[in-house]
Amino acid sequence: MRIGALAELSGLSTQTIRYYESIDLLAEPERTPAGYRQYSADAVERLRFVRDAQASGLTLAEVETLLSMKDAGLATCTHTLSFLHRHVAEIDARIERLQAARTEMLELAERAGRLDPTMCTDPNRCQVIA
Amino acid sequence: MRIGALAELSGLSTQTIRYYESIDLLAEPERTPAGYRQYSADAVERLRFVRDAQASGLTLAEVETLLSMKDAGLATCTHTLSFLHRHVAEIDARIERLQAARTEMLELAERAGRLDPTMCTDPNRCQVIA
DNA sequence: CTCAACCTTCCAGCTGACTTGAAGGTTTGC
DNA sequence: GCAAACCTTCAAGTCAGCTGGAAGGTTGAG
Repeated sequence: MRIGALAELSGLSTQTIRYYESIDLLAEPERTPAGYRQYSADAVERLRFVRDAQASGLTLAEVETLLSMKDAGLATCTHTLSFLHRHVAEIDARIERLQAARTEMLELAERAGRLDPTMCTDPNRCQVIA
Repeated sequence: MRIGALAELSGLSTQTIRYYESIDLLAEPERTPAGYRQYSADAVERLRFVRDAQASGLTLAEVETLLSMKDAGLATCTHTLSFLHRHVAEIDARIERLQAARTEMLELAERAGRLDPTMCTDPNRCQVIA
C-alpha cells in the first residue's frame, strides 16, 4: 500500500508518517519505480504500537528504544535490564500521579454533582470548557 | 514563603512558577517591600494540583479551566460534569495501558534475566539502549 | 487526453511548556 | 562589611512533535 492508505489504516497523517521515518521510528520502505513509498501490513502494526505507546505517556524516543529492543530480539546485557527496570519504576510513578489526579477529578465532579444539575445557561462559561 | 521555598515544596522550579504566573495559572502574589514574591501555603496545594492534573494528560489550558471552575465555586452545568467524567474515563484508560506496559516490561526483563546475565560485550547493541 | 487526486522533497513555521541568560537588586550568615 | 545565595524583569532560546506550503512528478477514471 502507499502512504495514504497507511495513514488511513493507522490513524496518522501522511506527514506524520514521513516525519516518523525521518526520526527513524519507521524504517525506509521500498519504493515504486516512480519513487512512491510502498508499505507492507507490518507497518500498520508498528504505527499502531507507536500510537498506543505514545498515548500511554511514552515519548517517541522511548518508543524508539523499545522498538529497537524488540527488533534486536532482546540483548542480554546489564544495560538492557537496567533500562527495563528504570522504566518500570517510571511507569509506577506515572500511575501514582494519575491516581492522585483521578481522585481529585472525582472529588470535583462529586461536588459539582451535588449542586443543582440543570442545563447550562451560561454560554461563556461553557465555551471555556468545550 | 518566597519563591524558592515554594519551588522546593511543590517540586517545580522557580522559573516554572514565574512562568505559570505569566500565563495566569497562578495569581500574582503579594510582594515584600523589596519586591520579592510572598506565597501562602495554599500555593503549594495549587501547584500540586497543577502537577497532578498535567501528569494525567491535561494541557495547562485545561488545568486553568479546572482551576477557575474551582475558584468560582464549581459551575453547575452539564458540560462541566461531562468534562470531568470524560476525563476520569480517559485517566482510567491511561492507567490501564500503563499497567499493561508495566507487565510487558517486567516480562521482557524476566526473559532477559533468564539468559546469561553477563556484562555487556556488544558495544553497538548497548549504544542503542543507552 | 485531461484533470483531480495522489505522491515527492525540502524547508519554514507552529504550539506547548518550559529554560537560560543578562543585568541587576536584596538577604543572610560569618 | 562582604560574599554567597537569593531575588527581580525581560527577552530569547530550546525541545518535542508535528503542520503547512511550494514546486513539482504520477496515477487512474472518464
